[in-house]
Amino acid sequence: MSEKQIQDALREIARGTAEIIDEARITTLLKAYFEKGETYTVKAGFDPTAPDLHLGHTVLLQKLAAFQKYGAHIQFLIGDFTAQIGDPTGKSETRKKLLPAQIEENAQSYKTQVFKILDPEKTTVVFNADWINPLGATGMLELTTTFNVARMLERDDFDKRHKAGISISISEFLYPLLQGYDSVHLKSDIEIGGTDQKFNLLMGRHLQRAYQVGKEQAILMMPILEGLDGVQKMSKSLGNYIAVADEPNEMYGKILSISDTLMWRYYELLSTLSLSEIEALKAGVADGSLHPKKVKEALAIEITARFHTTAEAVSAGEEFQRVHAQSEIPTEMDEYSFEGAIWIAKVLVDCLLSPSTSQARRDIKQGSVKINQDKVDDEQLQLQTGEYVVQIGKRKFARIKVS
RNA sequence: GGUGAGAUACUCAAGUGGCCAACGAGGGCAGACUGUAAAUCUGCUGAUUUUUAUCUUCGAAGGUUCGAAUCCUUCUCUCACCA
Repeated sequence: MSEKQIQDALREIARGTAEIIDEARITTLLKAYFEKGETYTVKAGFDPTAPDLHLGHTVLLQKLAAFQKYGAHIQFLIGDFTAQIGDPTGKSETRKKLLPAQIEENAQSYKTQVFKILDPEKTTVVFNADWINPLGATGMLELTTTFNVARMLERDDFDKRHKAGISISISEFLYPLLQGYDSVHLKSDIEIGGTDQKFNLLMGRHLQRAYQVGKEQAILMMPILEGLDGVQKMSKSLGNYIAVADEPNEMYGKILSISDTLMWRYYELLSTLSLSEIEALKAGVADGSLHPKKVKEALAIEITARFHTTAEAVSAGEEFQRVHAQSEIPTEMDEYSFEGAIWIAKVLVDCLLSPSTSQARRDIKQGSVKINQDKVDDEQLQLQTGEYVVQIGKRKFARIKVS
């Protein structure tokens, strides 16, 4: 009986993972849970500087939620100390220290988003500055004696940068050590992260051994979700992300704009459909019985509904159909008021549709600017009193009133 | 500490006194075609109502010159070799 439960739980936990290290230990933990009701801890770390969660994060969060169903207590770690190190690729700006108030604010923002997926009863939010700062110079020195440079350079991105002659700061060597030390302090049983985190995750095991914690964390790695471009990983800084907090219309639209190839990737990593159901969809598209756009719409509905409501997702779908398939204007858009006749380029900038007057002029020249659905030809056009809907391209709209 | 090489726009990368707001590629934006998919073709991609013009930009600050991304000086940073 319990044997089957363990197997089922393990299967759900393993679904979609890229790699699991020490699966035997996970089995042991599950066994202890089912037989004796013992809980265990699962750690996952997040960056406090970017509290905007996106779908890439939710791949991990959903996995954490799966663990919660089977006795896990989540250690939701906000890396406020390690964020100071960051990943400075040479000349990128030096990380500025976040103010405590700012960290607190970001943490709150995290919580409201995260608890859409995680069970707050089985989650503890922790900050690693709380135990790394007290380490002091002595503790830090001790930490560095547990590892050597040659092994540090085994890490793939260090290795590449080293060979390519790109500088690596000493502080960056500290990053994996500190992340690993988090696992020592928290005595984590399992840590999960993206495949790009493999080295850091393994460091947790290494350090738990070095500091004689009495256990070595199992590791579960999730594949990296590609962003909207389909090539690079989804990240806020690359701007290719779908945020958890995105409005229904925006979320729906972004999903529909991904390529057909990428759509299957999103299905595998984000959808709750079983793998065999996804295979069936693929087969349907391949033999022409299913239109790929229909399949993409279903995905957009599923994901939008997860972070909003089904009703909102459906109406986002209808709105999308209206605006894009029938080229009508959206029902809702930002509104602006102006006094007196005003130059069209100025309007575009003031409505935040365009970043600069120059760009606005170029857009007009190219014929991508429309007023009330009519193309604007005159670059010098002055808008007189009245109400208009202005747009650039197919996505940017604003309603304006000139009085 | 010494020697040598280098720092150009979002990224890579040409340019070594005027023809440079700076070749080219990628990326991005827009137009055509579509399913806001892919592929393809085209235009744009520092700012500014002086728009066949003006202003600011080539690591930073000075200097030479009628004129500098290009030459000189100092500084900052990166890489390689030597110690």
